[in-house]
Amino acid sequence: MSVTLKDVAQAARVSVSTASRALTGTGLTSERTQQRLTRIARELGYRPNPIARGLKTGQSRLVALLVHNLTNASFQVMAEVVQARLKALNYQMLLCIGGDDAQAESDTLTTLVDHRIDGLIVVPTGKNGAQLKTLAKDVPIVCLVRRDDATDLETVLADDPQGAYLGTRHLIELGHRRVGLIVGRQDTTSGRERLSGYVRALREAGIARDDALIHAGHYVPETGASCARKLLDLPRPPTAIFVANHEATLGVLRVTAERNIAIPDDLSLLCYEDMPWFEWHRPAISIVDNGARDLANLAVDRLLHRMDKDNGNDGVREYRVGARLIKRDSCRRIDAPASAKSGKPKSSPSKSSAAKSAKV
Amino acid sequence: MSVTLKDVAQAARVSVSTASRALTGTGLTSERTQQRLTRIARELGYRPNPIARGLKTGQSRLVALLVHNLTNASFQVMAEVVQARLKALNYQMLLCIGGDDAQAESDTLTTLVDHRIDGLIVVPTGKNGAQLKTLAKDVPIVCLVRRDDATDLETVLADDPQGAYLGTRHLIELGHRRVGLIVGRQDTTSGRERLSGYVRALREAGIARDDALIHAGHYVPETGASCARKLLDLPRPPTAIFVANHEATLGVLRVTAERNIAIPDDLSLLCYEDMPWFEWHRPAISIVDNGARDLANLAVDRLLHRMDKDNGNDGVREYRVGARLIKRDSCRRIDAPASAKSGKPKSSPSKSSAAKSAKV
DNA sequence: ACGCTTTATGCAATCGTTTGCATAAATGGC
DNA sequence: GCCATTTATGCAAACGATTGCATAAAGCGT
Repeated sequence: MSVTLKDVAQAARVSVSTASRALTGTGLTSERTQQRLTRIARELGYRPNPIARGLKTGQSRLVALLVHNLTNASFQVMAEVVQARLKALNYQMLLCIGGDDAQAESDTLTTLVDHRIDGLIVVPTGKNGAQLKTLAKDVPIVCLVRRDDATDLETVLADDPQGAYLGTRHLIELGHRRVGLIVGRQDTTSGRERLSGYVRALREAGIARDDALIHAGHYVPETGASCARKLLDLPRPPTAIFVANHEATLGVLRVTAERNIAIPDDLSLLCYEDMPWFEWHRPAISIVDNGARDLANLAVDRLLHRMDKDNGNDGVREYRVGARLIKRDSCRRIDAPASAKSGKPKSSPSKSSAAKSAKV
Repeated sequence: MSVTLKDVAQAARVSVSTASRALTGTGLTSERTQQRLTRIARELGYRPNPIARGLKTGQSRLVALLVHNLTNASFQVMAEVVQARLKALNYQMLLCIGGDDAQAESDTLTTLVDHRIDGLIVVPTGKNGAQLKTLAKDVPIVCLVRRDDATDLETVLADDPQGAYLGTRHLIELGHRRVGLIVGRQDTTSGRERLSGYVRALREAGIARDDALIHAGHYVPETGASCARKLLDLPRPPTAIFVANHEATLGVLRVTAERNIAIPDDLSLLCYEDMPWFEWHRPAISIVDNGARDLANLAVDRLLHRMDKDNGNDGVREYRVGARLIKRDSCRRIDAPASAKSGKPKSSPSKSSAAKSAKV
């Protein structure tokens, strides 16, 4: 059907081997035939068959990225970054969605290795350590965002302790002394690490830790809502909430809306990980950015490094990508009595009493 | 490195061919050897090499999905659906991101075909019709969401005329007679079709079309914001806005927030295509659902159909997936003077004066 | 027990590349 | 101009499966 190397060779009246060598640039070929062959190949529209090549070379030009889902904004940008980087290097990305499910992950992993992928970037569930360890012998693997403690795989992590610290410190610097924390389950690394960063910032500021202000839960909006209620129902509710559980943000926002709590006037809100709409929300939501882009890029770097020259132990097992604070409009200073500085009137509904004159 | 068919054959003291036949179930093999072989293969941990198989059979067990990006919520769910469906059939999904760019799309297409993908679902940019047409000879292709007019490819489309009609009619039924429309560029099919649905609903209701109420623009939040401003600055602004340009929603919401316009009290808002946070937003945003799930599923169905028995012309060239209205809280009836029915007091900021008692 | 049909196996070619080894051509030193 | 090198080419064997064809083994009727 399509043009094969044999066709090119015939057209050029040379053997298939010379054709191969000329076109791949491998080994000994005269300058002249090389150019001639390239020309002919182009004229004939020859495109090498990666499958045949793969059979021989054991490579597939396929790199897989295994993430939990695509609803998570971080995974989206990671997927986009990885895809873009790989494409530039003439690799194809196999995007797999594991749904944070051990079985699914396991199945996917075997299929991927069957397909002789050249490399794998995986957000591990942490439940297939043994398998990952075995596979790592056959194919370069880099873990992303989560560590699988059962393995000693190279891992690219967000700096959650630092991120949480940064965020909490920011709120403290704004004068908040009662900072609520809504954080992920404590059986996940990120959950634990973010809590630790929060605690450290508190300690540094000489603020006593108040467990009533700390709520951990699953990565779903419902959790955010229920935690927010608990926090707001406290006899002395927090003046700021740090939502360090990404998916929970929606729930928190709903509760504040329901209760007519103005942000940042009545409550400062700081979230973790960016979402496209955070910037467009009113007020624009301040966040701690976990650096999804950087994470993905670094993961690709590391993977390529390993793939390139089969580099084994480089020594480094773990990379941390710095988090950074992005200040927008959802946190305010509170040494003043409240609703003094940025006091939007919040008048009763009327069509055009704009607080800021429209300008974007 | 890994167990090959030869190994299995040797272990079983049969030839490679019998091993092959026994394991694939093709052709003539005695019940007994078949079982024996399967057992031995399992014991040895044999996994067929898709590359080698592909070389012979011309198949790769790879199906590609080419979309514009992953930030679009519809594409996300489509990707998830396609991946899930394919995985169940033991195919791997190659997810490619074309960025709505003609060159990128073209490059990706060639690489994909090089890789001998078994099928392709593509959201075409519409600028590579010729190429698509050629490729379609080699591999089954189904277009998704957009049509490429230069081809006669089987295409699965959302029913945009109907969706827009449904949405507009809903608003009209609620008593709105001035319905603003923010719609996509008129050089896209969806842009044109949504406008037509809107117009039809208006006409049916005997409402004169007012072009001042219709704004078309690019698929970005900025467009939404500027269009919203134009609409709201009208001497007689609309009482409802239908944002039929998916990405524009964010911009519209920002403007209403800036201007302190209460939804749905001051303005009804209806959007197109769902976003995960629409449900959680206060008020929850009513939408016209384009049926991304159904679209993806149908596309997979059609693709599998074609792949299965190399079915060529089935006659049908175009499938339309019905849109449906999902009523939430962002649209209200307006025969009453306004702010009579669901009147949240919108009091000046205070911590716990909830309009509704917290309950989710 | 003999031929005839059916069924099960093996042989070897094939898919489109790459690559080690042998050979042919070119180069260069004298 | 001849021999030793270097350089360019071709042959053929891989890679790991599938598959047409030939053959061996079995089943069966008489």
